[in-house]
Amino acid sequence: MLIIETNRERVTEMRAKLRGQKTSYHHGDLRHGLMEAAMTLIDIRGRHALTMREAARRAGVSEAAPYRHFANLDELLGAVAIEGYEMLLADLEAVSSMKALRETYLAFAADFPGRYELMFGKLGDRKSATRRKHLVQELADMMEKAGGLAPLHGEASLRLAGLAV
Amino acid sequence: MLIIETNRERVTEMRAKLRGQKTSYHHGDLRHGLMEAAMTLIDIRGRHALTMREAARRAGVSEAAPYRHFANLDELLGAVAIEGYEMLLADLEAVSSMKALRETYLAFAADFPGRYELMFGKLGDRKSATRRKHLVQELADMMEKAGGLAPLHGEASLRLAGLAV
DNA sequence: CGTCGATGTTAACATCGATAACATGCTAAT
DNA sequence: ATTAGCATGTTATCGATGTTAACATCGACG
Repeated sequence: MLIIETNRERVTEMRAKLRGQKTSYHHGDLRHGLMEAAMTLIDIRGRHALTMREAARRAGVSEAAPYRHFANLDELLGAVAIEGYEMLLADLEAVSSMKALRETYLAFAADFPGRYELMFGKLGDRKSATRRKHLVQELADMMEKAGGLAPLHGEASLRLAGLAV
Repeated sequence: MLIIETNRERVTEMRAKLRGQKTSYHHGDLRHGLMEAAMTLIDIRGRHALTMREAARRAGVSEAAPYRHFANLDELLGAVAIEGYEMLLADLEAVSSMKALRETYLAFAADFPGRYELMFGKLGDRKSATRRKHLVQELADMMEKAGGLAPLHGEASLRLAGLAV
């Protein structure tokens, strides 16, 4: 009995060591871990590359663990989208001229295409919807002096789709 | 032997009858059948609702049959996107005033959100890429006198995402 | 009439989202 | 300090999907 318990512990340790992770049963801050993994995947390999299971693997937990923090994939996507708006708003707050606003906006879309696509695509997650609309409103207000959000978004969107003319 | 053959035929007939399909082994024009099924799915239940298997079921063939006509799902999506551009261009050719152009464009996006999303989203299919760019160029030319494609696309895109301000 | 290529079918594999049942360990009341 | 309970992880499982391979059928062309 004791021996079995001990072996179980050692197996856990070994497996954790092989993955270069810490040895504790609990992750510590899995929600953040998952979001970082999700953002990395989206930024590097695109939105379609984000799967719940891959995010879990990258965070070093079992493939079902994420469901303790996000009800489903849509909710994770929603959280990443929110994070994206905050990043973009922060970028924009650092500049002021109309030209700089436009350039910063387009640069964000070009640098984080997957995230941008996510932010402005249809999103299943109802939980983040109101927060999202609020952030977009902030964005629209900020871009008022740069010709408005819609034209700029159209430009960014066409570029990302490889359809800019 | 003969009996077995005969039974096999009768089973095929019965199953076909149950599905209200014709009895022939070959479909006739599966490529079109698949595209119609795909468009229906995309228009009614959104882009994510289109799966190769569901399109096959709706076309009344086995779930692997589509691969005789489309190398993969991306290629089917690409074909639907092309069809969408042609529809939109046809709509736009029927009007001429700047106001009507804008309204027709936005109405198309509102009426066929899934298809619109598909047309202007990132598409994996390389085969349709050049054709696609060409059609978008036509579109852009046509919208030149209505303020340009990008602003209008931005507006349509934000509306579809439920983010219009 | 026979064969060959286009088109369908069945069966299989790997992966995914999601859930249920079970395990572990932090925390707070005693 | 002990321990009960809740938050968080794990394993096992289900049904669906994309895709491929191997086999079947049919129509067109010699």
